Amino acid sequence: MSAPGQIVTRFAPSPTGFLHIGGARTALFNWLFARHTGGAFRLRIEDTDRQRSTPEAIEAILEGMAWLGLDHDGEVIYQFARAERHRAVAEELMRKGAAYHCYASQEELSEMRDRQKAESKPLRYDGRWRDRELAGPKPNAPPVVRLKAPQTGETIIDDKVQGEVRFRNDVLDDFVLLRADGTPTYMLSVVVDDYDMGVTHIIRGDDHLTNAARQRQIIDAMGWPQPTYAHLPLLHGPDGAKLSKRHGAQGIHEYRDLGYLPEGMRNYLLRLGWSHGDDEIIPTDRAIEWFNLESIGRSPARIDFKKLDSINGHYIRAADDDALTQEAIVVMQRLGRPALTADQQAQLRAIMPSLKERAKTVIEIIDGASFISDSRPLALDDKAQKLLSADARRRLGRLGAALGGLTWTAGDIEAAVRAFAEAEGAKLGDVAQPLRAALTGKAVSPPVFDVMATLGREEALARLRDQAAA
RNA sequence: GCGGCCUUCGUCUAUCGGUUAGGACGACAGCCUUUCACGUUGUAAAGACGGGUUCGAUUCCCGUAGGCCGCGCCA
Repeated sequence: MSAPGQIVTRFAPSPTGFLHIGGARTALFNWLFARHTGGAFRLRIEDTDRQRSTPEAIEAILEGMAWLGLDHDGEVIYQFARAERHRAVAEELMRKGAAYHCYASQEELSEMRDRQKAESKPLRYDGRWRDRELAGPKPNAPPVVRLKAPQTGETIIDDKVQGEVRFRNDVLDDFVLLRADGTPTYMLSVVVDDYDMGVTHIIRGDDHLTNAARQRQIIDAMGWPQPTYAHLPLLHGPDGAKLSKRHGAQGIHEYRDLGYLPEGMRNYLLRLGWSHGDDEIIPTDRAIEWFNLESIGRSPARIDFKKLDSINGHYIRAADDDALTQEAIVVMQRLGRPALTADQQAQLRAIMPSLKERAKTVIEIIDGASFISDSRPLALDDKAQKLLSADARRRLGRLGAALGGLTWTAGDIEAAVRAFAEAEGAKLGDVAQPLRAALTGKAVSPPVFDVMATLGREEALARLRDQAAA
């Protein structure tokens, strides 16, 4: 799986929902670091919370990763399946005298916390069962296993992003390793799995920074090597508050439905917290070449959809026409839009070059292509209505006649329309805008001559006649 | 409450003691143009506050304020 000396990173989501945008960025950074170093990027599903974990969530996470193009190495590890191993480590810790049984009840513990809060003391387990002899008779209930954490000195995390972070051991406590029902807690499972998977670099959100200290204590107790940590600042919504439903898209799947491309998402997510001088457009191969832990920023970043649009637009314009056509069709399906006929799909493909030039998202492509599937007689929006004055309609009537027997290509149509405008003593725009309105029902569209060529002679002329006056 | 982290234009960021504090998105104003978009030119826009250290601080240190994270037999 992983060669000696090889760098191993991992992404370890818990399957309690879809792949969150913040999680996606974490996954991206892990993936980039592994690809940059020629190491392995592993995926572990932290499904030890049996109540909240669902197969649907696992599926959503896998799908999200696949869409983003973040391929993982090796098999997916399911944490719950490894509970036996985690338990064995807890028992080993017991044997080493580095962990102990604690019989304190939930009520007892919450009373303890209330008291500590009232006394302005740190909220921590007070170690009442740390020395069993002093603890008195054991209650008749099954105990939890707690780590016998150091009580003096400090636990230091040398973080690649945050620098050296020190925690006084007297503010950390003897946290639970094994629950009363014998199942391992997250804190234990993570450490054991990371060790067993050979993870060398732990890149994750900085909400785990204090956990890192606790995890280090387990690692030290086991005598295992410390991984390298890099705790990423969290992502916030556009208003600076924690990302929530009212900010719109949280799940990565929503971004696909919003018309963003994986390349665009990767580029944008990368720039949220990582920089390379003044570079903004950083294709994935470049990102792999350049990525490092040193250039990760330390402050939290907000999601800015305008910037995302801008970057995505860059990748839309650069995208392959066939691929974009396919993606547009897929997104239309996902959105429940009526399916395009084979002819319409061909038309979509035909006009894609001018469509993608003016779109920032696949949604804008779809909207721009709506003239293809609109059926006669076209509904006119307000601006189109305004363009089609009585004069303009009469002019369209004359134009229709002038377009009689010509080869139906955008170039020839344009030449004919220009000649017509000149003959009318009108500016091109005075002819083209009403024409656009007649053909698309809107004042904004891809270039009219492309639209006409795409529509075909018969349909284009018919739409023109619909709006023309004698 | 206790602990930790963070703080440069509205937003994302560059700067690794000496710069007219740079770029990008967005905004605004032009140009280009059959509309829109692209492209292009220009304008406005920032070092939270207070102390130090230093010949010199956005940069190093301390404090204050604000924001965020953690403090579960959740992960």
